[in-house]
Amino acid sequence: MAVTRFAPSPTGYLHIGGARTALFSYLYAKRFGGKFLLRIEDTDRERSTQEAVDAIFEGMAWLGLKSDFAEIYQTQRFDRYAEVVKQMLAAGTAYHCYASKEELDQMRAEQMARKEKPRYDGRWRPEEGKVLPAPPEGVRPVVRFRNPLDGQVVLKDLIKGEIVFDNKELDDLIIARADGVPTYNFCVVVDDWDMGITHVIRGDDHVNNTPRQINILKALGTTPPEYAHVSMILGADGAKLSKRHGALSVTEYRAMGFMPEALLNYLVRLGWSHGDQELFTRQEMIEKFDFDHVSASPARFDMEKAYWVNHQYLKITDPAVVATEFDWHLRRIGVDPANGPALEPVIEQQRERCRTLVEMAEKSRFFYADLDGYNEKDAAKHLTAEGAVLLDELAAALEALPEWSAPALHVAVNGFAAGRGLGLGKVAQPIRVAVVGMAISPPIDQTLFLLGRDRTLARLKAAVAYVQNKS
RNA sequence: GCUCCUAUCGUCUAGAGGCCUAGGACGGAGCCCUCUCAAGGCUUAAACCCGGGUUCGAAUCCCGGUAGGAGCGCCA
Repeated sequence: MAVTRFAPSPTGYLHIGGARTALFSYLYAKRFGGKFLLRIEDTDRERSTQEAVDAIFEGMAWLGLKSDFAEIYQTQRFDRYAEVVKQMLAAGTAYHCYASKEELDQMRAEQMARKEKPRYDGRWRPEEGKVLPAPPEGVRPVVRFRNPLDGQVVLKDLIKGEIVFDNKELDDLIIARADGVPTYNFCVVVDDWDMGITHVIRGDDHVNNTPRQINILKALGTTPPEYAHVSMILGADGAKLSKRHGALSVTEYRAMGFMPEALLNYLVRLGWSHGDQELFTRQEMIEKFDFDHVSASPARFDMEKAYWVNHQYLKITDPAVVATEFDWHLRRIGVDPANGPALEPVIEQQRERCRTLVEMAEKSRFFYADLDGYNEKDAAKHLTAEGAVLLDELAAALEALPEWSAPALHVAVNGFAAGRGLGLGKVAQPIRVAVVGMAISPPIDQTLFLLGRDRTLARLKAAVAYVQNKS
């Protein structure tokens, strides 16, 4: 039984690296029939916002990464943290420190000047036979963890392997601020302990925190969980992901036209592999995910590959499922999905030529809204005098069609071209420009069928008029 | 500065000492197919960071460089 958690701090949107960490946590829990929970680390009241909380929920919901429990907020657990601090103080595994911020800043500056690693020097740490200074008047102390002085902490990381830290390198970190608010490293430990987290899966920027957390857990008399530190995701240029690279928040990927499952698939393959397999259903991800095949090195986000994966999903996903997102995108560009053909058949026709839903929405706009003029180049090439003659005759032929179906249109248009000794392209291209506005669309029979008789005929006639007016 | 991490085609990766003449995928190039755009099919270029060991044998193990990254808060 595995219990994992995703524990973001609500200081911004759900970014792509966080989403991958959440995914790995989710998959690992599900793989062993365990539980996955979402915990909001909002102890920093200054920087935490409700908007960020909402953005995280929105991103998680869109990706379908559901928590098995109600979300937990650290700010609601202050009583519990205070209780544990009290216990530790009583047990002597924590102590009060009266050093001021200025004092500490100065200490660190001096250490840096001496080219030492800046760390707390233990001036208020009680030791056998040591005489502590008298607590200064009116100063509220912080609480520090009494980290062991000697020995080592051995972290057996599921991804990075064994990492050994000397306790000498670790200082006595603050677990409760002067105002009594507990700090991150402490809350995490208490929470993971209380919630029975068996596997802590998080970004590798936390590796250096881990030995301290393990020491606290040991001081509390409990066994530390397993740890898996996931490397970060880099931008295409190898630098840290930033606004410059375009996409950070999961929501932005939705806006770019990604299917949630596709983004998940791209993300799971970024740093993890299962032989040569590229595409995984969610069920396969759950069944196959393991830390043995998670790479310890950082990976770059490759937009091209992400688009490819998305395209594969558009092609294989049930159109009814795609329709939900497609609908969202059409509305987003001001197109009313009700004012035209059903979405599913349009998706079936468009999906092999669209890598994103944005592209699909734009290329399908003509089905639902009036033409906004013709593409200049395409019109110049295909809406010529000869083209107009063809379109005029064709309109008459189509008007007489007893049945408006793709096969009937296929026979009609092909027959029309053959009857004039023309290749299909000679006829299809002018039709395209006339009804689509440009020379790109699904096969002409399907295009006309989906567009419908009335719109088709009206647009063919409008194109003829356009040519006549031009001359 | 100190501690820790990382290193295979441009990118994501396979690789657990001989199966490696280093495989797959994206992207690139070329060809085929074709009513447009695509999709599809075939072909192709492209990598083990460097130097030492260990071993009969190293992309794989060890050490040292180099290069990237993370951390060193009364932030998370």
